[in-house]
Amino acid sequence: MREQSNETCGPGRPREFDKAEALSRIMEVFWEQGYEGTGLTDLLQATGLAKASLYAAFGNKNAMYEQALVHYERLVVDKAVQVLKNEATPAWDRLNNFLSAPIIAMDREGDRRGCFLCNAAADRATRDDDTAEMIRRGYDKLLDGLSVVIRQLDHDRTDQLASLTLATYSGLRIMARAGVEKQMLEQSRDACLIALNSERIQQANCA
Amino acid sequence: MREQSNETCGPGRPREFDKAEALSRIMEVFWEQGYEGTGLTDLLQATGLAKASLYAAFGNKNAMYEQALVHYERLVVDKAVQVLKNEATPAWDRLNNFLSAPIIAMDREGDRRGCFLCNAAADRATRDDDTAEMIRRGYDKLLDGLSVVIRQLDHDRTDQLASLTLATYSGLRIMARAGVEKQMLEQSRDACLIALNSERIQQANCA
DNA sequence: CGAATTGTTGACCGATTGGTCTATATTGCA
DNA sequence: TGCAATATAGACCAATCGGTCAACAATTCG
Repeated sequence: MREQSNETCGPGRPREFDKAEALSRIMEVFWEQGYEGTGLTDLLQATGLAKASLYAAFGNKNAMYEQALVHYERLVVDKAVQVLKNEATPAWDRLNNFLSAPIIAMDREGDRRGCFLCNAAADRATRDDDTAEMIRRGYDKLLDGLSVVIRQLDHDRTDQLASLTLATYSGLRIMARAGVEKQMLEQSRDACLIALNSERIQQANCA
Repeated sequence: MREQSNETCGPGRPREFDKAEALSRIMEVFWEQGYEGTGLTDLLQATGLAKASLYAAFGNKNAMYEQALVHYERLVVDKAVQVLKNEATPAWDRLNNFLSAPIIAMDREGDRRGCFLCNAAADRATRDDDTAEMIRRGYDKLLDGLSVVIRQLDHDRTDQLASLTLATYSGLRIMARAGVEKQMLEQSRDACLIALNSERIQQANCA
């Protein structure tokens, strides 16, 4: 019987690489290139591992992809939600930062990876139900984070505006991948921010 | 010298299939499955053609994809823009229809193909510059159509709100592909529609 | 020490990939 | 009718795909 995984160090030869770090490399490759666009070769090159080692540690390609997505959820999504909920920064700034991140990534850092969640929705969700569910879970987390901030703005219509912000964010990420003009992305962001502030502005105007 | 294309019927054996129809089939396959997710086998099955016929008519896989995207631009994008600009329908309804289409497609027709433009942005734009440019052109067309309608609403901030609507639309299409709950999509749409009406509502409230 | 267990390596696998080529069939035109 | 031009069908191709295997190395535990 040939079984794998030496998680907490029993007998047997210890793993020579850092599994979490390897998973990060795997995540980056899938994030950039998508599922079908990534070959085992890319994964081997990115991790520097031999094929059988990769398979022993993570299973087959589909399992690697799913683990990469979970890794993204923990590393990027959970982090974003935490930042969104952190009251050390004014609620308004948190929303501005959240919607500006896609623009900054593309413009200042030349990063056109976009959002792994959004990419996965486009390229893998319709082929694999597990993946689709993981994506929905990620979206739900973001939506939850956004709802918390927006509620802090003292907004009625919190849920509605959180959904709008999430859709806008997804749109920004996708359009950034196509290299759409910065100006257009900024306009989308600004309009969304204004919508998030509409009632307060309205109150001010009417007073 | 072996050259192809019998476009307007010169000498030689006539093509036995309808090229436009074949291109439609090709478009549908790429639309659903993406570039890397589609094999020549899928294309052959969808068109019913032999491999060499397909290559003679359209070139290699990349050329097929680009032509499929152009076909989409003409068939779907141009049509949408035309509908957006058609004043036979009230401007408000046109915007509502535009943002409701993704939801109706997913919910009522179980159609999770999303928008070919958005899918292409996620899965192909970063790999092929020509494709990226075609996608941007498609987005520009939609943006133009939206600007026209929104201007008819007598809006200042037309450009900004057109961008917001486009980003929201893209987000809806992408999230629909992951099978996100209908309710969330509707909330995004409604919030965007309210934003599109904000100043008029504001005027009404302040009057 | 010697099992038992696990990780690493590189060869190996059948299947499929995108793509070509040759032979044949069908047309227009001279 | 015969020639040039094009289309079709299917065999064929190297390369790559995802995945496995057997041999060997390194560790723990008795």
